[in-house]
Amino acid sequence: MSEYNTEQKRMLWSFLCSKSENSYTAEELVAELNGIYGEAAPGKSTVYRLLSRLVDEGRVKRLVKGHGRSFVYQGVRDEDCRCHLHMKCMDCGKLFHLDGKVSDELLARIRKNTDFSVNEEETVLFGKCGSCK
Amino acid sequence: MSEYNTEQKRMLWSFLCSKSENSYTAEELVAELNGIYGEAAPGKSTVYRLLSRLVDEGRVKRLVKGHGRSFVYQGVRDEDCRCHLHMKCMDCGKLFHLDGKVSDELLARIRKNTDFSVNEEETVLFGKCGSCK
DNA sequence: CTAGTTGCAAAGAGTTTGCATGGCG
DNA sequence: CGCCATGCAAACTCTTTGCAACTAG
Repeated sequence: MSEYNTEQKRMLWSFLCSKSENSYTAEELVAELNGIYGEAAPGKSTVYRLLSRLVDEGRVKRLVKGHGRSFVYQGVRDEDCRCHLHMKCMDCGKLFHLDGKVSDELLARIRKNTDFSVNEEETVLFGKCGSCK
Repeated sequence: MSEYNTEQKRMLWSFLCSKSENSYTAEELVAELNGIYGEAAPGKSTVYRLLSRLVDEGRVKRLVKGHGRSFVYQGVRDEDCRCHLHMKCMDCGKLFHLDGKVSDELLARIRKNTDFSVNEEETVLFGKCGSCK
């Protein structure tokens, strides 16, 4: 029932943590880990399996890549990140954090004007970041 | 260069318009059209081709299905819909329109507090609607 | 006529799964 | 030891493409 603490799990999580400002496809993660750990790196299916678990646990964000049919994954190191909105630049792909206070205000505004309750974890605002404009 | 006005195009668009409060997978659209028009209904690849065009033109929204690997498509009848935010209920799947004024205010708020500019067309807020709570 | 459009079936990309082997606790 | 995790390759799903036949203008 309880999970094992495998080498592969540690490798993936430590990579995602160390690069938490970037997002990667599953393939890219396999390649990156291979570059670092060589033989010992987790295989493709293991990466997919670990990723879905991390996504379920909220420790990784799974975002649609471009307008496309695949996903990119991004580590969410910080506990706090799970309760404020994020913005993803459609040009450079970076994920930005919306300040907690602003985020709260926006959500409050929506709550006040509709009967819809927005899920911060699932929602990502798309657009263009300052340096890409 | 200019587009032809084919029967298949009309069938698909008229269906999406008449059901603009619901979203459908490509397969579902094929099946629905088949139910209505039988033999004359567009085939799968045509539906995909027409959909991508409609999405590009902004007349249809392409949304990720659930947490999943496929898409659902939803007609956007109204011109106005292209310049305000939408909210999708993760339970019933319905798409809701955020009032234009509230939408503008939210976007203004973000603009004021960050250097990120949100794209209304691409962004969908996920959460739970009033009747699903 | 002739360029845009269609349908079919085959190819493709990305992800998931079955099963035997290996490793954590 | 027992159960969970891994790796491989095969299976799958959804979407895209090539190509010959077809149709709108």
